[in-house]
Amino acid sequence: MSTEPPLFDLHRRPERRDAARNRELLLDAAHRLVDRDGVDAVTMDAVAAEAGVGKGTVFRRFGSRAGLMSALLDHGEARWQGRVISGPPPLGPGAPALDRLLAFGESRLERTLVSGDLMVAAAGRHGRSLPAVAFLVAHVRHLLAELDVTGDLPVMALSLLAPLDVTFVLPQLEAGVTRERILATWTDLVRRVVEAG
Amino acid sequence: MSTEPPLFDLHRRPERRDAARNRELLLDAAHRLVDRDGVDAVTMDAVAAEAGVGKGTVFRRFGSRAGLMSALLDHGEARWQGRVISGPPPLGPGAPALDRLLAFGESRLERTLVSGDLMVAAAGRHGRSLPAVAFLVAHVRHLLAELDVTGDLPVMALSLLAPLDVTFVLPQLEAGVTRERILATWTDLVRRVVEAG
DNA sequence: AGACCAAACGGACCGCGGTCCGCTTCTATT
DNA sequence: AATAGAAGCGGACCGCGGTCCGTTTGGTCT
Repeated sequence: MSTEPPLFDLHRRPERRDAARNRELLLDAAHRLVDRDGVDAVTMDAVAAEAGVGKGTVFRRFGSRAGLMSALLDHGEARWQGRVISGPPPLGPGAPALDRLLAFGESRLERTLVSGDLMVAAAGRHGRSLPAVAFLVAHVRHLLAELDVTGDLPVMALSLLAPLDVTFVLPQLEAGVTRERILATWTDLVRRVVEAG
Repeated sequence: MSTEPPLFDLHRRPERRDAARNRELLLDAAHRLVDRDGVDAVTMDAVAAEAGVGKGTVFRRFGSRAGLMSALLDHGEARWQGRVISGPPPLGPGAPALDRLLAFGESRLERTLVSGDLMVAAAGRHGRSLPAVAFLVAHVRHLLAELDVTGDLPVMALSLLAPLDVTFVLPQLEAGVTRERILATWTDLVRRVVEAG
């Protein structure tokens, strides 16, 4: 549950104790604000005030508002990734690859619906950074390989993930397209891709 | 080449003469700024100053920065749509539907590469507004129907368009994925969907 | 022509994300 | 324990998108 940011680059010295303490303070404060008033209320000034630190500290720790939002999102994402990697089937290992892939789509759509606003806030300028989707691509790619799909699997995996992205799902919901239609069509899409293997 | 914004709702009175004049002034100014200094230099204050009007006028005419960017984008989009609807095959009518669809993908990817930064700037909060993609969805949907693809065609059309969206294309390019790989994989994807009809 | 009023205008104003820099605090070293 | 210097800190400051409202302008009706 701790939230170290280095994780790569083992050369870098660990955070100073006060810095680590402030990181936790800020994450707690941000979480509290999201729960109480929603994502839009999470301004950098508000987080700083709620945590009792200076505004500069927020930027020093998280780089930007999108960075802070990503950090908030990561808690839930990590738990979800755990379910994908080692949870019960069909999402987790143990089920046939196609079942896993379809369960993955449904579960991912669910997460998009639940945390969509955070995902939007965590995306800077253009869409989310590639590291943020690296896990998704890797997993889909792996399942596609197991299903003997040939071709450029990394790009194909991302292409299959695109329709489930928050930037496409939310506008459709607003336009009256139901969750069920989106999921059914994604399932159809995946089946066609796999069957044409 | 004129840029009327009503176009729907015929009840609404036409724009007053000074308003129409200012709209043109502003679009010209914005275009000039884009060409000279790039999209990021197009701040609302800069456009107002360049056009010689007040800042409030810019917002009155275009609603927001994203709205102004959409208006800029629309010039090129309309020309491109014309090529799709009535240009030479295979993009325009006259070629077999699958050829048209594949040509559509290539041409759309090209446009994304050319005007990607404008597209990003024209997108508010979450992805582009649905009206902005309505034409794309309608066209792909039409071609899918001609190809006897069954299912939820509007959602399927959008799902096929998603991988070509600027929010997915630009990060991939930055990550070293070539234009050719993206196009080849999209072609592959479409072929699989159509063949499994 | 004059008068009326909706539409349009302009720019002061606000809140937010992000930067900067002088000051403080931690920690490694001796 | 003393010290040096890197890491962290805070908050004033800036530019931008967006709003507001008192003033001006242009179409319309008599």
